[in-house]
Amino acid sequence: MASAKRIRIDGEQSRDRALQAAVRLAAIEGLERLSLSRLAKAAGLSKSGLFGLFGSKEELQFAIIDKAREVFTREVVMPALSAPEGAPRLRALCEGYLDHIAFREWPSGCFFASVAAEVGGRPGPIRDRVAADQKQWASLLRQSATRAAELGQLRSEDAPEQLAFELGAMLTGADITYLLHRDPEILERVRSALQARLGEKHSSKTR
Amino acid sequence: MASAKRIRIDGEQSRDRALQAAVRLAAIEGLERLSLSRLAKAAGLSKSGLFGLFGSKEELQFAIIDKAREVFTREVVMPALSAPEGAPRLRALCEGYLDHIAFREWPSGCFFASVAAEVGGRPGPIRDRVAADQKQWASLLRQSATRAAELGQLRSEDAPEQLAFELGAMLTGADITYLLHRDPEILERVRSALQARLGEKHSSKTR
DNA sequence: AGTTAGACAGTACGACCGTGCGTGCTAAGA
DNA sequence: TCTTAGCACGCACGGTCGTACTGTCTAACT
Repeated sequence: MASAKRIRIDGEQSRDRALQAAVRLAAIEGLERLSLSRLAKAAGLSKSGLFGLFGSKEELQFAIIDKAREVFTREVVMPALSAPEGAPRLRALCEGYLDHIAFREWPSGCFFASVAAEVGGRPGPIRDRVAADQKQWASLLRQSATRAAELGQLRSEDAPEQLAFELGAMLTGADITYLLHRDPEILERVRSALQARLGEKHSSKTR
Repeated sequence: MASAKRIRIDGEQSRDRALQAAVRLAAIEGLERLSLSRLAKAAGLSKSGLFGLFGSKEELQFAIIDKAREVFTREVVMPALSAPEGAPRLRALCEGYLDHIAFREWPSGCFFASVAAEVGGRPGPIRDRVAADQKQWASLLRQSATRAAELGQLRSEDAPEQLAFELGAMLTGADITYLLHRDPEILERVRSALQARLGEKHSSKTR
């Protein structure tokens, strides 16, 4: 009864390969603008074969969001967790985000910022999912800031929740603006802001 | 030779009425996702009649951007110009932006932020136009901040260009986030930041 | 080893897309 | 007043969209 569905490894591989391409395509074209035919071509599948792997376009979109979340966690969140908690970790999260959007193989910035702008005006289950993920990211920033405050690492005039909000909004805004202008000065200005708010960057041997 | 084109006032009216609806629709659906048939229905025109007014979809998109720019100038920029130059004007610009995105009749936040996220990943003439408009807005913020610095109205540790960038990015980021969550706390946090950076708000009798 | 169900391609469908054409209508310039 | 040209329409086109159906193949389980 509980045997949800039989799965075949070749299908799982195709699914993953398709999602890999889908996240890239969706970040450029948008979640809804992405078409099955184009994605099928990019993933080396037939349109109907691809469709069968997901069942419907909406399920494909959910899977894309999950995959994007997985990528974001791996590339931004996880590396920052090795930094000491408090200000260094908050800083590492922000720096990781900047590295993420500046990464040349990732041509349209932060997936979630783009998709948030796309579906923000249209209520529905997809927007809810994106909103929940965004909330979690904001919460991560807030927790780090709060810990930093407990450790006495913040400037006296900065309330941790306010600081976390300002940094988060600045990152999103910088992502959109960088998408438009591709001007490295934008990233530098964010780093200056981090410097002013969080102090000296701890040096990392691995870079 | 120079007689570009004869224009009829009824055509001009239809054009303007269509653009009014188009800016709203495009802010929700996106510039490219917007379809002629839906817009025609919203504007009370036939699809072919609407098409004839603009010549092509791309020309319609340019016209929409121009119209959105006109609306933004009227609703955000112009009111702020009546504030004294320097910090009060910079503040008025930011407050005007916040009022703009919180306006309930305007259901998807700042048109330019949405469209920037939409077309940012796809180079082309439309993206260039949007980028130029965004640059002008950023420049306006920067000029106001610079003037504020000359008048000695900024905190000593704030360089005017850096301050202008941070406020601009924060506004854009707040717009996207507010779009997603519709949480008034977001707007309040931006106002707190303005308070901290630009000091007391000058009271306005008209409100 | 035989059975079963997912993987995948091929094809077809109805809907909607942007665009072009032909045609009355009417406001503007002569 | 007569002419002209933009306005606005209905209609039809080729293309693309998401989805459904069918059949073949093969990996996974009994």
